[in-house]
Amino acid sequence: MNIYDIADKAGVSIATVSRVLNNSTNVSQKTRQKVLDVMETLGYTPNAFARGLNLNTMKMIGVLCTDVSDVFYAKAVSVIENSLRQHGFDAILCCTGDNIEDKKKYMNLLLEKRVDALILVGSTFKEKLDNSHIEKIASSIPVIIINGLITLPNTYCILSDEFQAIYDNVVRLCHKGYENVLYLYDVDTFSGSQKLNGYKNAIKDCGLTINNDLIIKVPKDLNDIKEALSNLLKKGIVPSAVLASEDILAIFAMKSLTEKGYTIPKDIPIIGFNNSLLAECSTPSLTSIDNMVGNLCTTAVTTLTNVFSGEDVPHKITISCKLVERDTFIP
Amino acid sequence: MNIYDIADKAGVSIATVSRVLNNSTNVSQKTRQKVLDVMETLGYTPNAFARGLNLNTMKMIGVLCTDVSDVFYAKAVSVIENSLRQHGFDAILCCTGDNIEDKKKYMNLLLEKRVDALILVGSTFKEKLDNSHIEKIASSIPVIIINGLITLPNTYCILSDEFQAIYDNVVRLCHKGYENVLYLYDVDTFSGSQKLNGYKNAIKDCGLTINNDLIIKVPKDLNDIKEALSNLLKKGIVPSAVLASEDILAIFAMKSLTEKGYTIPKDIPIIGFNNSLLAECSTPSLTSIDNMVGNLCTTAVTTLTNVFSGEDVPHKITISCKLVERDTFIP
DNA sequence: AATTAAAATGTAAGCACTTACATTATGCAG
DNA sequence: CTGCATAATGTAAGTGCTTACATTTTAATT
Repeated sequence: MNIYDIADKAGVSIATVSRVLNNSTNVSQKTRQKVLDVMETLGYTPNAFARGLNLNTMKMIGVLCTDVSDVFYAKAVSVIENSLRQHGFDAILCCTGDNIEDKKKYMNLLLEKRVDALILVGSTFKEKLDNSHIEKIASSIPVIIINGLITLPNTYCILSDEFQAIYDNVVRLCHKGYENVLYLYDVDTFSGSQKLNGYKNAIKDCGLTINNDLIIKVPKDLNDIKEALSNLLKKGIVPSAVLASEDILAIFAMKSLTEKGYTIPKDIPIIGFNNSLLAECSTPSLTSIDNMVGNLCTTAVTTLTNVFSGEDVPHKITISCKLVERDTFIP
Repeated sequence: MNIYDIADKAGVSIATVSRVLNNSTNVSQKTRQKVLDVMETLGYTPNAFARGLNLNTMKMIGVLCTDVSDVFYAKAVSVIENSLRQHGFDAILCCTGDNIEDKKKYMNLLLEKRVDALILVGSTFKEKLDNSHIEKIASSIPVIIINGLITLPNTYCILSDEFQAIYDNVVRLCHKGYENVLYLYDVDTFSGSQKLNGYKNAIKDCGLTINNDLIIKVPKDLNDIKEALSNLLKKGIVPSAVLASEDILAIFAMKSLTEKGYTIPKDIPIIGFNNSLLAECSTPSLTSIDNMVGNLCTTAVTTLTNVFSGEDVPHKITISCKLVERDTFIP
């Protein structure tokens, strides 16, 4: 069933039907109602492909992330999807995994589907690999990057100030006398390196020297973390505090340390990152740095709609994190 | 840029270009390469809307769930998206929230976008409201329902046997002497009622009587759960074990009970549901019933592709759950 | 070289809309 | 009752692709 059928039954031309469909003003109330009635009784649904072909948009946005089953991405995607919907857009979800070639491939696929824009959540790209490919994409549609930094035309970055957040908290710990702060992280994304730099700079600025044994890269796996901590302790190094780039790492570290006989936070305070549900669930509940995902993501969508409406939009917006105090560290 | 431009530069007709685009066999290797080269140098991307208009599909599937930021849905959506992609489909994500009217509205929106099918994850619909609307949708595209039950043409249900899982574990607890099993749940979805029935039937089959004080409906909120448990204890009722319809409820219950001075699992064993990351993270780690989301979701996608390829597909597939033993209950 | 089947390519008619432009209807002033 | 601006409607030309059918080319066979 198409616009012709409706036009027939309603005794009007297809142009009029189309006008009704598009809420055009130049239709008399009477015919509009007549057309709507016919649509209703015939159960007509306009064909989005034909509209897309004409209007060159189907109001869809590609949303790329590494893995939605991860709490952080899940939250981000949730907020993005909701905000987009409020603006009349649908979200095509695309979980790319870590592989860069896959990411490129999926971006191209989305481009072929003629999405109106791309939102990248937490790109793990290295600058060099990024630019050429993103540049090509950004030449046809706007690209919004959440927690990633790329400086190119038609590219907009929404960042949480993770560097500062880690920096501030490491400094705070140092000033309170916790000088052997263990830093746990798992990936070398842009965001990951920001945090790591925050840690390193803080240590330096506190007049301490960086101890590479206290910077541990581990996968998000309880056993791996146990082992890493065992090795550390075997070396005779006992961290005076733990800071992790993600809640899950902090929690697994806490479990491991508790097992080793340490009491959290009395012996070793711990701070996580992301302020996820995990932080609230753990025992003792985890003090965590909130990276304001919600804020980040709504800002991303607002930015996008502003770009669409031709407004002048800053190419980089930074949002502060904030510490959420729970039981594993009370400042 | 379109197919005509490519045809021009390559010195062939648009039909040939189209054939190259569709990997049609009837093109000589020489011209195919020539066309591909032109596409490459001109940076041509075929227009998905035009293809959609012709082929009446854009290979997109609507995926509806209540809220992706919830760990269970996040996992489900993740697996679904991945499986779909492996079969060449994109997923349009749609988080509906709890409201039924919203769900209907969003389904219609997806239908207007001409998705090839709908996958509903954990519908919260009541039968009566469901049928008429779903029936209309299923009359034009297949509808796959994960953990929901609807018997209609062109509708396929993939269920985890939650009834049995709860039943078995309650029976097991009873046989071990834990006769006052507290059951915590939060929503009255289909899945929710299955579990509740499992609990009730098990109690009855163990020759006990159902104590309504031991069936508590609470939101996923630590304070609410604390309060609910306080009230229970005030009545002088101490549960001998706790079973929850979701890990998070179990964990919050554990926190509350620990606070009240009970030791888990020595005094009160606890079993969660979903076997989410939360279960692994809690202290003590939570024994949880795994509802096999991954399995459920890949089966859903396989079912869908089978439907597309015209195979005869069962309208209901049930998958067993399994208990994952951790520290809060060792059978 | 003529014949012919198969392979390669081209032509043109959809697919279901939007919209610029043309035409007709309406209502109001003179 | 005519004239005319304005509102309402219609006509037709895109939008970029697919594909049935027609035509041409190729190569194998006689």
